[in-house]
Amino acid sequence: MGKKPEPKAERKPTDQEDVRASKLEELRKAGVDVFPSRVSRTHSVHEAATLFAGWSKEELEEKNVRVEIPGRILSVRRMGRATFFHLSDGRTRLQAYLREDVVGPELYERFFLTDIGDILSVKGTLFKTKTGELTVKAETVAFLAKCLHPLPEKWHGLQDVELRFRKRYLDLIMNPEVGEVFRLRSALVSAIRRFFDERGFLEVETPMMHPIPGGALARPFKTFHNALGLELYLRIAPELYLKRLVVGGLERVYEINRNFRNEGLSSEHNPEFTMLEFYQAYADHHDMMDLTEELITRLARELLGAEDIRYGGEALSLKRPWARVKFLEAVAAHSGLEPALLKDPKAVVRRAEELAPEKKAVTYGKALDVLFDKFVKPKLIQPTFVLNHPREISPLAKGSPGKPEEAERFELVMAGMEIANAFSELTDPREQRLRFEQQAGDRERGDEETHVLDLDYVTALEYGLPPTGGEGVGIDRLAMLFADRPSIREVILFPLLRPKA
RNA sequence: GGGCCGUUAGCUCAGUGGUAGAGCACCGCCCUUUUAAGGCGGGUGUCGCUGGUUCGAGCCCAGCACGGCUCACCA
Repeated sequence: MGKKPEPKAERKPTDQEDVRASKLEELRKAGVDVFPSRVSRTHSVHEAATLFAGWSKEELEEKNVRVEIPGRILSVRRMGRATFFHLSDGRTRLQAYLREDVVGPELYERFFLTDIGDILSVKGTLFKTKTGELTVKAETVAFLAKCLHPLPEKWHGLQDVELRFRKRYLDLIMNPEVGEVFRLRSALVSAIRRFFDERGFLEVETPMMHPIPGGALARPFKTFHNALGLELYLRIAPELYLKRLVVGGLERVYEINRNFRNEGLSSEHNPEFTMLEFYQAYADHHDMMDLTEELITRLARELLGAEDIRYGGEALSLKRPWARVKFLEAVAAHSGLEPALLKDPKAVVRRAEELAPEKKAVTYGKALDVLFDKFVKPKLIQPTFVLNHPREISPLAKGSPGKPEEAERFELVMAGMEIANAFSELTDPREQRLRFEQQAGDRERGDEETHVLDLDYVTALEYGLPPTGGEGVGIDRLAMLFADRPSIREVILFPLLRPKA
């Protein structure tokens, strides 16, 4: 049922597009280079607006500040022989003032061959209007680019969610807060890199195309390499490659890049998403918890200047230490199941099937996970480490000493979302092989989401993986938290959409 | 995949079975410190698509497409 992309029939221009095209033609006939390649400027709109915002009317007059500023026209107010308009660099607006007696009748008339959306450069001096608004008094204006389509409405901006994602550039032009979200996301990633670089972690890049998809429980995307005749999978996690590097002596590594999971979409899921994974030799999951607290509190201090995060009207306090609850105890507290019953695999599976028959939680561990997702996770608003998941659903994690059914693992939950997942890595190659084989058994029983036996990885373990703590952090979700956005698509520039028919 | 809601002008949206609407944008005219500038004049449309009911459908019905929210899967 695959759909082939078909060339779209070109849409007939609207009246407004015709008007713009003919203005462009007129400018060309007049010998104006509407799309020049070189441009000089003294400030961006944002720079000028922030630099001179505090200057008084008198100071500006006295200092005679000359500027040359490029920007996109967002509004025009013509009053006969004088015109005000606003220029934007997508972040900030700056007013410009054009007078016929200053620029001359020819250029003044030519200005009206511009449209809202065109990119212009304004050269002149700064002043403040009667109402105190910083404004460039233009001596000349130069065309930098023509906008051949009308922009969305100036007051409401672009609201249509589908259009906002498909034409993200329009979203950015019309809705400055969108740019702020992505500036924040970029700052977040930079700060994460600084954090790990400072601690002696090496940033690495491991394959995105895997012969065996591993390191997570998820359905992969398939692809094919022609020359090798090789079926490959887009990676669902970098985990197994990163741990091979630790075997090789790169004791601290991290990677920030895309994972691909062939699953449905939701406000918390995009099929390609960005994951931070890091591994530290001679550390365990307790060290990972400390590092995680440190990382996220520092990010909040640096990016938000705060000890808490406001998300969806709730205050998430980052005051350390964060709550730590045991997985089983959390399930017991919220699921309404007697603690005694929780130890009984049959009772748990029965309960999970009653509550979520569609999940097919046939094993003890999976059933517990169902109960956790349904009853516990949504209630964990404050940052909470959930500890010691069932070993059965943690095939890459070390077992807890003396507790055969638990793993040395934690998930960090904030605002009801899983933000991070970490464990003391399983380092015993024989044990790892057994866990893989057990997964293969589940697979034969019809469970699609199992780890595939990766013999090459087991071989790597056989050379000796030192005790290692490892963790994955969902960058998109972290960005949602920091930018206070309710949907993952608000923090991904181009979220996956069905191609337009 | 299920449920709910939506799709009308470039954009944001009204629209009650009987001539297709508003604001912004656009076009013409006036206006030299305006700022959602203002004043006068102009509607620019395949009402998502295909059928049906009806004398008559943007409106009622069916199917389809696309989107949003939500549930399910997943991190």
